[in-house]
Amino acid sequence: MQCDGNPTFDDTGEGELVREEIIEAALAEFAERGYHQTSITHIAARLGSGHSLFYRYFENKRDILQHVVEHAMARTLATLAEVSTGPIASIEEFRDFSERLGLSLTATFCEDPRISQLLLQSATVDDELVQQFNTIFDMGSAALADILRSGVEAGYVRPDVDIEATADSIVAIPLGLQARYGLQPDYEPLAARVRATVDLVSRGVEAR
Amino acid sequence: MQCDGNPTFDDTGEGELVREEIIEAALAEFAERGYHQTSITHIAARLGSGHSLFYRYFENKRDILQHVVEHAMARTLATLAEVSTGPIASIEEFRDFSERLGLSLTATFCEDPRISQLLLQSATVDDELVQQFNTIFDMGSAALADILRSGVEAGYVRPDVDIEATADSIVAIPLGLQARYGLQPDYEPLAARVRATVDLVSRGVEAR
Amino acid sequence: MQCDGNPTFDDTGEGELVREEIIEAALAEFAERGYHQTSITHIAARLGSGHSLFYRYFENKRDILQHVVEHAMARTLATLAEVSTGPIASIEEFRDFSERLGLSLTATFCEDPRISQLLLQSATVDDELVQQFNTIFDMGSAALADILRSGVEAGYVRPDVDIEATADSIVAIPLGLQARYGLQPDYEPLAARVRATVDLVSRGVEAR
Amino acid sequence: MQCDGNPTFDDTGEGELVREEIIEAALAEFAERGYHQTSITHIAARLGSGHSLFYRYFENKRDILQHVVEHAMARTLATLAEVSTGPIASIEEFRDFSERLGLSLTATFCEDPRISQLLLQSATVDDELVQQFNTIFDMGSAALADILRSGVEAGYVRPDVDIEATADSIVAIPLGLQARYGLQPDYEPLAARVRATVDLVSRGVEAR
DNA sequence: TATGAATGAGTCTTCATTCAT
DNA sequence: GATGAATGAAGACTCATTCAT
Repeated sequence: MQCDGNPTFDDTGEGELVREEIIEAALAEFAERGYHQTSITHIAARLGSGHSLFYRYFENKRDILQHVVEHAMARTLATLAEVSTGPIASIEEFRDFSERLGLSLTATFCEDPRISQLLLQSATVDDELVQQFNTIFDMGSAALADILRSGVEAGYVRPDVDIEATADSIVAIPLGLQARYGLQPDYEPLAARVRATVDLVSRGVEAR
Repeated sequence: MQCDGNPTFDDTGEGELVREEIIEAALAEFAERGYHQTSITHIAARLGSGHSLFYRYFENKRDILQHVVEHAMARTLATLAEVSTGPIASIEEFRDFSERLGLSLTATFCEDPRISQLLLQSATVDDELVQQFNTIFDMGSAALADILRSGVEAGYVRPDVDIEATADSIVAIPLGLQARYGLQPDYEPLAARVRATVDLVSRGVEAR
Repeated sequence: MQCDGNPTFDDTGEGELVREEIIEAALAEFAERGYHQTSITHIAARLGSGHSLFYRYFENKRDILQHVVEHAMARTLATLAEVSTGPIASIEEFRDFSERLGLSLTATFCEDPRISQLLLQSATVDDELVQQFNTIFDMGSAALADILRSGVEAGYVRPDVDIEATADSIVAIPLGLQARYGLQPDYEPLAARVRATVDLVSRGVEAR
Repeated sequence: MQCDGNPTFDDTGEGELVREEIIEAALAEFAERGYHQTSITHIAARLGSGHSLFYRYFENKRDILQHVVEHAMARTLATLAEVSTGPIASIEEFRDFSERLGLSLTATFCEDPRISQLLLQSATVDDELVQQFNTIFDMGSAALADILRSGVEAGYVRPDVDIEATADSIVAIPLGLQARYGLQPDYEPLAARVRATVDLVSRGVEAR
C-alpha cells in the first residue's frame, strides 16, 4: 500500500530500469502536452504497457512529477558540474567561465528541450514544487554570489556591487530567456544571447 | 453560440459591472489555486452566485482566462505608459528611466501580486497563450532595442553590443525575477534587485 | 402562477395573436431541429422577443408542443374536411374520393412539411402524445371502416373483407409514406405513390 | 480517442459479453423512456454498475444508439432471412410468402416490442439515423419491386402497376401499423391486420 | 510482476423556469 | 405586458486510483 519509491526489488535490479523508463516517458508526455493535460494513460500508452504498472512504481501522478523534475534537475546539474573549474582570478577568467557555462547549458537544453519545458510547468502545480524551484534558484544565486565576492576580494569586481541582488539578477537572465525561447530552442540564436549576456554581465561588474 | 462575450446589454450598463466582478473573482482564484485547479464553481462561490451566471458572461473557462490575462496586461501596460518619457540623451537618463520603470512595475506587482502569478501560469494552458506571451516579450525587447540603438547613435552606448540579443537578455531579467519572487513579492528586496539590475545593465552597455 | 393557456385578455384580443405567433415559431423550430434539440431560447430568437414572453402564454415547453400538435392537426383536418363529400355509391366514386383526399393531403404536406415532421416527432416525447396520436389514427380508421361497411352494403366492396383490419392497413399507408418521405417532400413522386396506393386499395377491396 | 468501440480485449472474450449486456440495457431503457429521456446513468443503474463503465465500451451516448439500432436491425433481418424462399411463381405463392413474412415479423416484434419502439425513435435523433432509416426502407421497397417485376413477367401481376410506387406503398403498410401498434403489440389483432394486408395487396396487384 | 476492469468523485456545460423591474 | 438577469437541477464525460486475477 505504501510505495515509497522502491518496491520490493533493490535499486539496482530490473525494477529500477522500469522506473527510469516510466520517468522518461512521463518527461516526454509532460513536456509535450503539459502536466495537467497528461493522463496516466498517456504515459502508459507511450510505454506500451498497462496503466496500472505505473502505480507499482509511483504513488500517484503528483509523485512522478516530483521524480521527473528531480531527474531533469540532476541532468542539468551534471552539465553544470562538468564546467566548474578552480578559482577564478581575473575578469577574463570570469568571462570565460560564464561563457562555457552558458553555452554548455544551452547545448543541453537544445538537445532535450523537454527539460526546459518541464521546469517551467512544474511551478504551476503546487506550492511544494514552487519551493523546490525557489531553492534551485537560490542555490544558483548563492554560488554566483560567492564568485562575485571572491571577485571583489581579488579586485576584478567592483566593490560597490550589491552582491546578492546582482547575483539574483544575473541568474534571472537564463531563466527569463528560457521562458521565451525554451519551448522551441535553436542553438545559434540562443548562443548569441548567451554571449551578449556574458558581455553585459562582465562589463557590468568589472572593476575599472 | 448565443453568448459572444457580451450579452444583450451594452457595455456601459450594469452587465459590464458584473463582467468586471467575475474577472476580478477569476483573477483571484486563478492566482490563488492555479488555472487548472480552479473550477467554475470556485469562481462562482467567490462571487456568491450560482455557477451558471458565469456562462451568461463568458463562453467557457478558457474564454475568461483570455479576458483575465488581457485585463492584467492592460494594467501592466498602463503602468509602463505612465513612465515613458521623451528621448533619452545620456547614460544617466537611461539609468534614470530604467530605474523609474523598474520600480514602478515592482510597485504594481507588489500591490497586486495576483497579476504576476497569473501571467506566469497562463503559458501552461495552451499554445495560443504561449504565443501571446512571446509577443509581449518581443514587444518589450523591440522597444528596448530601439532605445539601445538610439543610444549607440547618441554615443552613450557601446557600438559593439549585439543590440537584439542584449535587449532580449535585459528583458529576461525582470521576467526571471518575477518567476522567483513574483508569488510573494516584498517591495524592499525587489527594489534592491531592480537597482542592482539597473546598475548592472547601465554599466554593461555604457560606452567609455 | 397558474397559466391555463389564456392570460387575462380574452381569446380574440391581441394576446391571441401573440399566441399564434409563438405557436408558429415553435412549429418552425420543432420541425427544423426536433423537439428535444429545440430550446425556449431558439423559439424566442425566431420571434425576436425575450424568452420569458413565452411563459406568459404557455405553461412550459411540453405545453406548447401539445398546442403546436393540435394546431397542426387542425390544419390537417381542415384539409380533410374540404374533400369530404356525400355518400359513395360505386367503386369509381370510392377511387375518386380516395384520390382527391390523398392528393389534397399530399399538397398540404408538401406546402408545409413542418407539420409532417412534427407529427412524427411528437410520439417520442411522452405517453400522452402517443395516446393522442393513436386516437387520430383510430378516428381515421373508423371513418374509413364506415365507408367500407357502406361499400359492402352497396355491393361494390367485397363482403369478405375484414373491415377493421383492412381500414387500419389502409390508414397505415400514408403514415408509412410520410415517415419515409415526409422530411423533404416532393409533390410529384408523392402524387405517384398516392395514385399507386389508390389503385392498390381500390382493386384490393373491389367486389367482382 | 482511446476507445474505438472495442477496448483491448478481443471480440470473443468476456468484454464482448459486457458489451452485449450494455446494449441490452440500453435497448431496454431507450424503449422504455425514449432516447432523449434516457441518461447514461439510467443505463448504468439498470446494469447495476457505475456509469463510467459505459465509457469503457462505447464512445458516447450517440454511439451506443447506433449499436443498439444495428443490433435490433440485425435481429429483424435474421427473421426476414428465415422466411426468404426461392422464386415466386404464382399469386398464391406470393400471398403465401407475404403472409409468412408478415406473421413472422409480427411474432418477432410481439416477442420483443422494444425493437419496434426503438426503431421508431431513432429517426428523431439526427440526420444520419434518418438516412439509415431511409436506406432500410428503400432496400425493402427495392426487394419488393423486384418481386413485383418478376410477377409481371410471370404474368400473375397486372402489367400496368407502377412498380416502384406500389412497392413503396406496400412497404409503408407495416411501417404505419408499427407506428400505431408497435408500442404495446398484441399478436392476435396484429396477425389479423397482417392477413388483411396480404389480402388487400394480393388482390390489388393480381392480374385477372 | 503486470494487467485491465471497475469505480466515483469531480468538471464543464446546458436549459427550463422564476422573479424583480 | 415584456424583459433579461439569475438559478439550480441535471447530464455528458474524464480520469486518478483500486483491486482481483
